[in-house]
Amino acid sequence: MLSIQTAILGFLMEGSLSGYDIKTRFESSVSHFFEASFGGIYPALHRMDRDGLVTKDVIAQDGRPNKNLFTITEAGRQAFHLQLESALQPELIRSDFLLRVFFGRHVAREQFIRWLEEERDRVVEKLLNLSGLGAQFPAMEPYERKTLEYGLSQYEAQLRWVNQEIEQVREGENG
Amino acid sequence: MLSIQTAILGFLMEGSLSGYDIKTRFESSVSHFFEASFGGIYPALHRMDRDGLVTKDVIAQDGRPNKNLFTITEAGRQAFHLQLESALQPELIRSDFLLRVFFGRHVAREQFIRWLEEERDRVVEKLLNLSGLGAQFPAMEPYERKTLEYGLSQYEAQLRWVNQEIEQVREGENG
DNA sequence: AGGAGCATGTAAGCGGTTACATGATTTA
DNA sequence: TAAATCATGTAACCGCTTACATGCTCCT
Repeated sequence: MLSIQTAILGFLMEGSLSGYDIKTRFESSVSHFFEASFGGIYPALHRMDRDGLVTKDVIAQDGRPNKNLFTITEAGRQAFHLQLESALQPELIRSDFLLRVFFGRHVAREQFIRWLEEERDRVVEKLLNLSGLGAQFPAMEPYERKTLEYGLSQYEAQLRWVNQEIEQVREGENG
Repeated sequence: MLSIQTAILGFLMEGSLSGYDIKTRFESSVSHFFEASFGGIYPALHRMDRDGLVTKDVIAQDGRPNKNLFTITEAGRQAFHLQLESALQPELIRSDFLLRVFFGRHVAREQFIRWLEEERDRVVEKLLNLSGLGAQFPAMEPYERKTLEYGLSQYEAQLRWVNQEIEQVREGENG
């Protein structure tokens, strides 16, 4: 499975970045299928520095902590390409929501409806975020846009499903 | 996030099961959104036994190892319901495939097509598995069927997306 | 004869996350 | 004045997975 390291190397292929910048990149592009926290990013960067995949430049700033600017090396580029040649791994999903739906008969209808509505709201929010991102950057890199469209189609299907379920369970209410 | 424990308790609500049975249940019902291995299941069952959420009966068998049959207790039922009252957590996704697509411009077109085709084959297989399961059990518990239909609609959207991409990249070949 | 199915279990490791610690600047 | 942004870092913990160990029976 591609790790946080591959993703970081990929971001650094476009130019030098700080750990903070990288976190922002994660959030505004791949977060709907690949998440990362500071606790994962900073140690990964230091490991990569130690291993010669990146170099670190300390930029002094006034009024805020020094910024560590990381730049990918030739060895880093090679490592990136090598990692992309590894075997494709199946995606990893763990859905709290679906497990609750699966065991739905064990809870009251009101509880079940609350789950559906909460999930619907979450999906709507993700959908707005993603489509907003698409509209905000008309010149988005084509491959990046492909993953965005993938996300949109997934969320749209989820929304259709959840709306249909809400309708169905509401009909059952008067029965 | 609901853990492997909640899922196991849920399965045991319907009747006593061995660790092996539970693994089979995972695979034939929730594996498209919640996976578990023996290394997770057995230790969880022993913890739950220690904590009084289940009881263990050893069934002697000839020609194969003893079977440990686990039965949920009243405390176990309470724990299950309590866990279902916890806050709904967002789903967890990590997609190796989409990260590769995202960085697609760094690989040759042939490599990219190989990824698309491999992903298409995987999705088709999952689709056949799930729809086969639906046909095989016409009397499937309604809530269980809901999660199956959710999975089908996700896979169908994925297949549409990947087929469209394959078509697009093939068109570009003669350009 | 070989593989799938039945059946259990543990140790080591992984790949992170969560929580904590710190603090100035800018925006609402 | 409160929250968000910028900026870094570590320690403890989690919840597993992977690999290993064992061995009979049934089906092909």
